[in-house]
Amino acid sequence: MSKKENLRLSSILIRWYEENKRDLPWRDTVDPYIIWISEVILQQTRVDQGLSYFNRFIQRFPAVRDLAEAGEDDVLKLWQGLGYYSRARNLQAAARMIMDEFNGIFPAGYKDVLSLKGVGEYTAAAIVSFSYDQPYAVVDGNVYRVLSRIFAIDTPVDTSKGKKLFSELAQSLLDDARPGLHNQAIMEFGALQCVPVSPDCGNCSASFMCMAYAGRNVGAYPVKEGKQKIRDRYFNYFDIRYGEYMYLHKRTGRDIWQNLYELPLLETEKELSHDDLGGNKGLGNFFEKDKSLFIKHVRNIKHVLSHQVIYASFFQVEINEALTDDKYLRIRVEDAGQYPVSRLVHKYLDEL
DNA sequence: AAGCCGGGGCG
DNA sequence: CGCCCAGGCTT
Repeated sequence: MSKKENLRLSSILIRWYEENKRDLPWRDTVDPYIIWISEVILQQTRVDQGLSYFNRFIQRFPAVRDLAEAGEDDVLKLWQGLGYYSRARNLQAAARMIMDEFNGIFPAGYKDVLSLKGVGEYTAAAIVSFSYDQPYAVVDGNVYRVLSRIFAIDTPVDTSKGKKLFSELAQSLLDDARPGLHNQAIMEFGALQCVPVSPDCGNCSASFMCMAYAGRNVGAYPVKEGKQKIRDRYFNYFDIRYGEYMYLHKRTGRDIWQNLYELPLLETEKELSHDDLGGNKGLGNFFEKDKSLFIKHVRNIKHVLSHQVIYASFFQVEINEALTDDKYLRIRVEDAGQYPVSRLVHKYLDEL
């Protein structure tokens, strides 16, 4: 493709963008901090889902220093329900990097931005192109979809070969005179016009040059290779009540929901049978054997993640002397809402 | 290169 | 129920 042809595609996308773009708060600024927050929130997340989180986040942490100086629980609490919580933890780690290594000034060089924790090639390109109009092409899910269709590329996007191919293609198509606008345009075009399922190609200003449309197989793109395996897990949560108190536990280790809180948990290989509930396989993990306890099964919740299905059972247990194990945090029941928790635990707490 | 990390919306 | 989404980190 000639440079002239490349610019033709870019100008078509930009023209479409100027007529169809949504009015979004992070488009009113070139402040790299604001752009950064919005981009991280939007990783693997739809605008509709992330918008209210963005507004609350910026209100609570208007500048890098506010985020760097906050407690992690506060940051996670604001992130609660959005998923992929490493984004929130990395966001704060990066804010502290900016304070310590960049004198509190958001870096402007692509390499420096890329060095920030939680910032990969996509996000770095987005930040420097939107904030400083530097010529780095973004490659996200939208770009894969738009380019694979227009050029009918059947190289799987989820391979290193595909990533390389698409990032080189995207870079060659970039309008160096207005990279920020170009990047916004191609992503918005993917989000609104060149949508994943049943795009309205009859009403598309780029369909005349779309090779997938010409081949009548737009739905076949983008090609993806892998589908991930899904694991079943069985979580037994114990809502242990001691008067006006209940207990929480902070998740650590390399697993889901790192640094979020939850009820005391017993994970089992299979569904916990009624017979095993009181014994060593069940409550014996929390209390002395043969202790007589009042246990009530409250509810079951099936919680689906992208890579796991969690079958959760919730039990309430009344005790009359405090738990001694200090890995459990004793809190007032009424304060439970102050702690960052997963959607699953929130579903339970919310309906008490 | 492959696996892991959330949650919601859609047909 | 399966698929997708303004990806990045770890191994």
